[in-house]
Formats: sequence, structure tokens, C-alpha cells
Amino acid sequence: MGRAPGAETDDAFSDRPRSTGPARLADVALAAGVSVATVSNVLNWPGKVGAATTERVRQAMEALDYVPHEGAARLRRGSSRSIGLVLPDVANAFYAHMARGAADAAFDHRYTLILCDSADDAEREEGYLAMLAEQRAAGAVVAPLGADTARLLRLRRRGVRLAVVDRAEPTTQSCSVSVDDVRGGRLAVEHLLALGHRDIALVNGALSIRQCADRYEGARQAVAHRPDVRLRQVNVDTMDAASGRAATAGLSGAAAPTAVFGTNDQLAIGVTQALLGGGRRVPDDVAVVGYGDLEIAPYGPVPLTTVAQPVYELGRAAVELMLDEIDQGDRHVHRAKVFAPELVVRQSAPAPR
Amino acid sequence: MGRAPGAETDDAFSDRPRSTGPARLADVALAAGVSVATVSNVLNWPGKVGAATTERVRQAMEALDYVPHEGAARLRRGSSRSIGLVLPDVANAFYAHMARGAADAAFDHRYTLILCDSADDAEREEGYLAMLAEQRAAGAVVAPLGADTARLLRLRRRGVRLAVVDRAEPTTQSCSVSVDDVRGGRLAVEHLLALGHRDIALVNGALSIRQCADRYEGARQAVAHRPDVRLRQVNVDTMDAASGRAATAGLSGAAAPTAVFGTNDQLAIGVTQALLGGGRRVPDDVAVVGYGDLEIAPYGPVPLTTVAQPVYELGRAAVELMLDEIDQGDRHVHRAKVFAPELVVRQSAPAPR
DNA sequence: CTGTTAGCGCTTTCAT
DNA sequence: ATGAAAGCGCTAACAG
Repeated sequence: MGRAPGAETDDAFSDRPRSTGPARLADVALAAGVSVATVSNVLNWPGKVGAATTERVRQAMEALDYVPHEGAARLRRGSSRSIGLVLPDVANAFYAHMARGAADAAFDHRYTLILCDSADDAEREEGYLAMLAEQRAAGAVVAPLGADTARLLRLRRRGVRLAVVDRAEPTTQSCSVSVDDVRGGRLAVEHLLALGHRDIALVNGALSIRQCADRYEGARQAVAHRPDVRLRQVNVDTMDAASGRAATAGLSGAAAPTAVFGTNDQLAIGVTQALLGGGRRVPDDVAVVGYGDLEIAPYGPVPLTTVAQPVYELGRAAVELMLDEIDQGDRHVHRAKVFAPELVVRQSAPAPR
Repeated sequence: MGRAPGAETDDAFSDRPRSTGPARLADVALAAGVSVATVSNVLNWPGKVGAATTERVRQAMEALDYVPHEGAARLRRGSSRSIGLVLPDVANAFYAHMARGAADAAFDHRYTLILCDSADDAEREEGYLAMLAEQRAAGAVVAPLGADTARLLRLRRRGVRLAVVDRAEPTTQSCSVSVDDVRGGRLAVEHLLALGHRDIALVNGALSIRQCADRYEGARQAVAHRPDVRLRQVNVDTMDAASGRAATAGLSGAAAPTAVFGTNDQLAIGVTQALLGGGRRVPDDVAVVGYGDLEIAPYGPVPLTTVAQPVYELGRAAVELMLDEIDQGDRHVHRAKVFAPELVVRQSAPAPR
């Protein structure tokens, strides 16, 4: 009971429900004839309130169509229960699947996910990072654009926890998740080796891209102690089907390889298209392996054997590492989680007989 | 826990900068030797503060690494500047591109996007809607799971503005954006007609799906006054490549159609695969048209002619309609924005000679 | 078990 | 041009 029964007019109006806007905690308290503390308790500490009171409060909430004001609760409580997902392009299948994993993990832990699409623009990425600090996001999962992590560190100094995706960070700085691309490259070439191929061409992107360099390294490792195997590399600027087709032009004639490993699926499909267009059969004349397994692989001219990355898991794991850091606070120790890619065998390079 | 207003010593300590946590407005004010109001003004009403004062305040902010607390500002200001994006699955290319459009629009207007992936689960969708109400999101852009819009309406009654994607809503309820699937179906079949085909098979999903029914209707319209044309329909349960291949089995033999319209690209590629596997040439023996143009179309066995949907624009427009509603308030009138799909001509059904 | 009350960090009249 | 003070809606001591 908030007011004296015989009080003057002013007081009589003072804790009336507001005529406008949604119901507040105080409105519910008034309607149920209890204090705001009690209403707050039925929401947050159900055990602390008697059954009869709880019931009255619930009914009042129902009647007033009360919706708790999360923002106000946060401000008071000091914690935020929301995390940012910063990535270069959700429309890209790789990041889309990652986002799905992150969204699921966030949902499981009742966290809110703020989508920050940096559109491959460093300035925009920076802007989002600042925004997340202003929102007091509990943390951010970032698939960074460049190698420059200085900005990221600044974020953490501002109280926003960090987890980095798709880039093996030194564990001292923050948690990270990534895929073992060296292993992926090795898997692909080992498969071709098992198929009996001794002349393999690697159609790759620029080696300045970490993923490309790693996949090459894996390929190299696979043939390291095999002097009987020839491994050549053709590098292209853009990793798309057109480049794959163009690269294949240089790989025909008498000295053509018997197998091609394209370091992404677009490239590999381009290669396949050019091969078929040139009258060669896949896999009978030339085997092809790709990398990625996102959407297009099974739909190519020949269903593509390719290296699959657990990208959904990448997103999920990143969020989970971040939540651990949020929960554990100082006790948390940063970890670098590395996922193993897997070979998906389809027709372009079938299983060894 | 607060300070005693009368106690001198206590008071002397009372507005010292906190040793812990990030700097607050009050800390900046103290450091700059001004009041909190002035600091707030340099942030929000730069014109109201003198140049010299402004400079001192800026320096103090810099020195303390001050980051405004958006949440607190919102609570006080009463507005939220964040919107929810509720969709069935970001990993799906259709929604991924939509999300990108929504993210870009939100960014342009300095709004925060909350990603809500309902995972094709009505209960989860419902949970997100409730969450958005608790966050006091200014609005929500929803690509709804089912036809049941009752829940959606409840959201609006709670003050969350609404825009619906991918479902032509009556304009009286809320804004909506969608693609004209009837037109899309017509485009596809008209193209086949122009190519001279007179026996066309439609490989379609269940007609209970609005999109499928609309695309069929479009196809029907295209042949309405053409008694010389035969249009048959084969319906499949799941709209994937396997179903496309299976459906093609029933379309061979002497009475086989000369053209096939698959109502999504997976289906169309499945059809193409089966056709090629059966020794028929595409497009020479049979022309194929798909629907969607998301990722896989150009990579198929034969680059696929297909109906493209402006799905990025869908997401962008939905957010923009919603923001208009937020800005305009009562003056806003709901609109149903319908986008026109376009035919993308590739090899599986080339341009008429 | 329930109520009183002091803020969370900020914006915004209303004085000066 | 600047400052004092009153909250926004809620949580959490603390007191009864």
C-alpha cells in the first residue's frame, strides 16, 4: 500500500497507473496491492515470495499485459546478456552458416545476438566495434577483416570480451576458433594420391591469404616424401569459376596433370567446366577436388569431391568460448580451438576402388 | 548504501571518480570542471556549448577513454534505436541475402540489428518476439514461419512496430514486402514459349505453399490463350535435386516435354542432371528454367536460366518501411511493396536466336 | 515473507 | 552558456 488512505488530492494521484504507455512494475504492484520489491521478486527470485502473493501478482501482470523492461533491468544490474557478431558478409554462405551456429548458441544461453555486417569495410567494422562498446555488449565474436588486431584489443580494454573466428590467434590474447587448413590441404592431396595420381595441379588463390598458404602447405606435406609425385601450383587472383576455367587452359596438352585440387569450390567447378568443355572426362581423365563444401559442391557439372569445414560449429564454438569467458571472469583461460576439416567424397574424385 | 547528504567528509568523497569500471559522464564532468549537463550537451547538442568548454570536455573524454552508455541514454530518452530481424534460417541463402539487405539498411540509419533465427520452430519464433518486446525494440522485421499472424499482431499491440517479409499482407495490418511470384512464373514460361516450346512440364512443390501456387498460376497465365501449348505439372514433396531427378523419370519416353520449368533451382538442376544422365542434351533436346538464382544456378551442369528475386532489396526495403513507421508515427500509412522478379538467361534456356 | 529506499548512467527542463 | 535536480524502470540491500 503506497499511500495514506485519507491523503490530499495530490497524493491520491501520485501512484495512479499512467494512462499512457505500457504498464510498469509499479503499476503491477499497485494492482496487486504489493510493493515493487515483491513484484520484482516473483520475476527474479520466485522462491522468496509466498504462493498466494505470487498468484495475485501474476494475475495483475496478466491483466495489465505487463512486459518487463529489459533495458532498465540491465542498467540496474550492470550486466548486458547480449553479444555482437561481427563479420564481413552474412550473404556469403561461409559466414551465413557461421551466423547460424552463433545464433543457436546465443539462443541456448538466452543471449541476444547483435548482427554487425562490416561489408568488407574496415571503417565500418571499426564503427560496429565502437557501437558494441557503447551498448555495453558482454562480448563480441569477430571474424576479422584484416590482420590488424590492434583495434580489437582496444575493444577488450573497454570491457567487451572478445573471441576471434577463422584466424588462429595466439591464445594469450583472446579465445579463437579456426579450421586446420593445412590438414585440409593434406586430406585433399592424400585422397588424390590414394587414387593413384602422380601428377597433381594445385589451383590456388594468392599465397598472401593465410588460408591459401595453409592449404598449399598441406598439399606440399602430402607429397613431401614422394619423389615420384609431381605437384605444381597455379595461382589466380580471384577465386571464382572464371579463374578456374582460365587456369585450366594452361594445364592441357600432352603434359597435363591427371588431377587438380582447386582450393575452393568455385575454382574447382570452373576447372571441371573447362575440362568437360575441352572434351575430357571427369573423373576418368582428370580427377578434381575442391574445398569448402558450401551449397554448390553437389550441384556442379560433376558432383564435387571436396573438403568440408565445420563452419556452423565454428560459430557455435566461438560464442560458447565467449560465454565461458563472461561467466568465468578471471578464472577463464583463453583457448584456441582448432577444428578438423573432412573430405566429402563425391564423383569428381571417387573413393579408391 | 548511498551517501548521507549532510555528512561533510562523506560528501567530499562522493563524486570522486570510481576507481573501478569504465568512466561515467560524471567522471568526465569532474575532470573537465563542468557539470554533467554540460558534458551531455557537448554529446547531444553541440551548438549549446561554448567552444572553449567543449574543448576541455573533449579532452577529458579522451583522457578517461570515455564511452557513452547507450543503454542508460535509452532508458532516459525512452527510444531504442534497435530492430529485430526474425527469420527461419540465416544459413539459407535466401534469408542470408535478406539479412544482408536488412543489415545494410539498419547500418545506414544507425540502428542496431538483433538477429533472431527461429530455426523453423514456431515456439522459438514466439520466444524471440517476446524477447523483442522486453528489449523495447523499436520494431521487428519478420519473415514469418506460418500463416498464423495472430502472434505478430500481439507484438504490435505491445509497442513493437512490425514489417512482414515474403508474404503479401493486407496493407491494413502492417507494412509488407514480397516478390511477385505469379509474374515470376509467367516470365519463365513466356521465355520457353518464345523459344518455340509447345510442350512444357512444370516441376513444382506442394501447392499449399503460397510461392508454389503463385508460380503455377503465373505459368498458367502464360499459356492461357494458347491452345496449341501443353502445360503439365508434376508435384514433389521436397524441393531438392533428388526430387528433380525423380520427377524427370516420369517425363521421358516418346511423349516427353521439350522444356521443363523447375520452381526452384535445386529442382531444376536435378532435372538437368537426370536429363544429361539419360543421354539427352540441354538445352538442345530439352530446355530447363529454374527459380531463385541463389548461388548454385551458374554452377550447375549447364549454367541455369532462372528467375532471380531481388532478395537483398527485400530485406532492405522491409527495414526502411519499418523505420518510416517509427519516424512518422501516426502519419505513417502501411504499404505493401511488391518486387518484380527478373529472368536471368543462361545456357539451359538461351535467348531466342 | 514483504516493504522502503537508494541508486544504475544518462537526458532534460528550469533556473541562473 | 552553464548548472542543479528530477527522474526513465528496475534491482537489491536492509529493515521490519
